[in-house]
Amino acid sequence: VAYCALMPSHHPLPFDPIDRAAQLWQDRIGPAATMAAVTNIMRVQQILQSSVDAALRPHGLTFARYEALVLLVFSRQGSLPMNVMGQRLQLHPTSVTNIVDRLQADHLVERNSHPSDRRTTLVTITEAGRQRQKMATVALTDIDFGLIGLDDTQTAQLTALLTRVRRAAGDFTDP
Amino acid sequence: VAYCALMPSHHPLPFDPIDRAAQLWQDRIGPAATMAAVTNIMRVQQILQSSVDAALRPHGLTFARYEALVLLVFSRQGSLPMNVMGQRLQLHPTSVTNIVDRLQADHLVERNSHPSDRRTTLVTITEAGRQRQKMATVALTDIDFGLIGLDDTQTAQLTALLTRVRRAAGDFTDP
DNA sequence: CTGATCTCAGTACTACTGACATTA
DNA sequence: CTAATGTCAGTATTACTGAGATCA
Repeated sequence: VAYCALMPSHHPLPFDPIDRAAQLWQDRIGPAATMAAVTNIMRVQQILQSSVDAALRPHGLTFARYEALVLLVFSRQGSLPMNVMGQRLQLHPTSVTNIVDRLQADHLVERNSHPSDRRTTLVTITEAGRQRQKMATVALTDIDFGLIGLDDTQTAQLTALLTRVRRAAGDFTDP
Repeated sequence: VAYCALMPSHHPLPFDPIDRAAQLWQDRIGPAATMAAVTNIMRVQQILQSSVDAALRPHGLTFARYEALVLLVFSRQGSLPMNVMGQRLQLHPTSVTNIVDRLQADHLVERNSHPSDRRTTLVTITEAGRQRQKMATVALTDIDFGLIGLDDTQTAQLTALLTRVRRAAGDFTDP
């Protein structure tokens, strides 16, 4: 039932709709390579999001909330300021507020005051939050995060190509 | 101003947050290659969606509605049943209803009755819809669909890798 | 009767804008 | 005073569930 979106047993088309659209695009409009790549990213993201969210749903998490928990687990003190979380997770400030609200309602994180800067709010993961993150990580690794069909080399190639795009887009500044 | 999300001049981190998370993951949890690839797809999709939507906003379209218009333009009669649109665009039936509602409100498509099957609704693109699609396509090709940093070979590699994932996920069945 | 097609009501989640209070 | 931080209210978009009407 969780595979509903992952494996569309409904009506799996006997051809690749993206490839067909690219061919028509090439014939009628022009070079279609970029459009094909972008459409592929959009569709694969949708597939992964469905798989990941389905695996996390029994644990009461979404992928966005899961990423927030992982970030906190990886931090030294188990706590980070709201704005730092927004920078790392590339989230809008109001989205950070929203996600932390939901995690806090589930007692997975707490809001604490910053010792020196009274503007900032420190988000601290609770013991329950650490447990939940562990359980969710097992669920995700069990399904390989929904990413199937690639061997280790291909997975690394995919990461390298996408990292190149993010660097060009100014997602981060590296050496 | 449209580059707000594309070029986060706010606080571009001096390191790659995804790569750093992958290193910590490798140290504390285990193999991180798959997680890094999935996180990259999620983030790149977010970047592309922002760029594409910003380019389409002046034309009153979202990427989802734009894809629907392109699909209709490519069809022989300029019209398709709702369910076929859902299959091709991988959309939930209610999402098709939603998107067609908005396109119809803008007079870009019309709803017609099917000649032989009175259950199905035919969606037909209007002349205004064809014009709008042309304008939007120019806007999107001008920004290369937001995809930057890759040469032709790398773009093709990316498409090939993602197509492999979609095939494995049952997105389509090939010969 | 079974199943396909489409619609509607309502929910959930996230992104975003604009405004605001607090504080460095 | 200027800028940073976080919150709130409200809007937009899409995905989804569940129910229902119509029709092959």
